[in-house]
Amino acid sequence: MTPLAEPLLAWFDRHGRHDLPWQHPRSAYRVWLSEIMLQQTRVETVIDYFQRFVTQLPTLADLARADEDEVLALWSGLGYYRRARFLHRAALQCMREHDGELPRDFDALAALPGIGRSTAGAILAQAHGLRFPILDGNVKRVLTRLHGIHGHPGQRVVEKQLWTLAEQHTPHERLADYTQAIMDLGATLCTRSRPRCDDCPLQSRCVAHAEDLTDALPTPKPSRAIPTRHTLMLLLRDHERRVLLQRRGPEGVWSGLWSLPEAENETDALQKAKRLAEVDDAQTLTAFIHVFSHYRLEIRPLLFEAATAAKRIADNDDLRWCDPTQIQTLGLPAPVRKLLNDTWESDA
DNA sequence: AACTCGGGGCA
DNA sequence: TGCCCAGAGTT
Repeated sequence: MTPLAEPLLAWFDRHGRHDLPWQHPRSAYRVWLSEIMLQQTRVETVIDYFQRFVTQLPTLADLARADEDEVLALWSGLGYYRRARFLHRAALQCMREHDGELPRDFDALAALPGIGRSTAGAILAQAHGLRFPILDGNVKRVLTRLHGIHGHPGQRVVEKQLWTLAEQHTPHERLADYTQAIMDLGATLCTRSRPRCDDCPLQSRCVAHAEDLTDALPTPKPSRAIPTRHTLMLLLRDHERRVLLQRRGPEGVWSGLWSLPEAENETDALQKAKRLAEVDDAQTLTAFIHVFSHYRLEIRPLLFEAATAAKRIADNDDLRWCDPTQIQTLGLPAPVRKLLNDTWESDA
């Protein structure tokens, strides 16, 4: 018995889940089916689907005989339908290559479609009491907190470390119960938000609890690359070095702030500029990127010199010719303010 | 070893 | 809408 397994199993005997449908009877077929259904899917969602499935197809041979359509119908609403096709194909493969049974050999089991390292371990431990570790979302959460491991568990180095720890904690007895116990701990106490540390049998050993890191661990998945949008900003300047500012609408980013008129492309830009002032062609300034929380904005400024001081349109609530002093008193987006400051500096 | 796939459920 | 959930397969 490992130092982790002892208190964990004692807790499991009193507070673990002992009435899940795939635990009675805990046959290899039923454990396999439950493990596949539980990939990326919550227990509460799976229970009804599991009952219906095993009622309809009670054995591996029944599954293998069924049409793929029938299997998919039983899966309907559960999502991630590739799992159902893998399940069916694996059953056929077991009939052909493994005498109609799920293999007890780890490599043969993990070679079946839809069964990876963790699922193979879960099946062998729960159905046959063999000593193999598992590493699902629950175990990752428990172990990152218990050992205070930073970094997203999806990262290779982190995951490798977690597998090593999972293997070290796995006891040599009561494998089925231990495997269920560590998942139950993650599912009922060591939850992502508001973990019930006061009831946890591992609290005294837990790094995250001692260092108040339970909210920070496991490290969340890094938000994926944000998209880049593009815009042209019209910098219209008259002979007195004033710049035309436009108030932004009530919707979207920078709502209500004073900014520069914008355009989607060169044609659009020239058209808009000519409506606003007497201009000729534009001078392209250096493009730059402004980063928001949810996207990057590439800003390409176009400088238009007004041919005369004459204005096509008068100042109003939403358009205003401003000199550098006035601009300091208005609310401008940071990148626009910087653009204007840089432009004046380089010209001065 | 990094990337893609995948759908329901919930904040 | 973004993120999480008893991960696996592909390149």
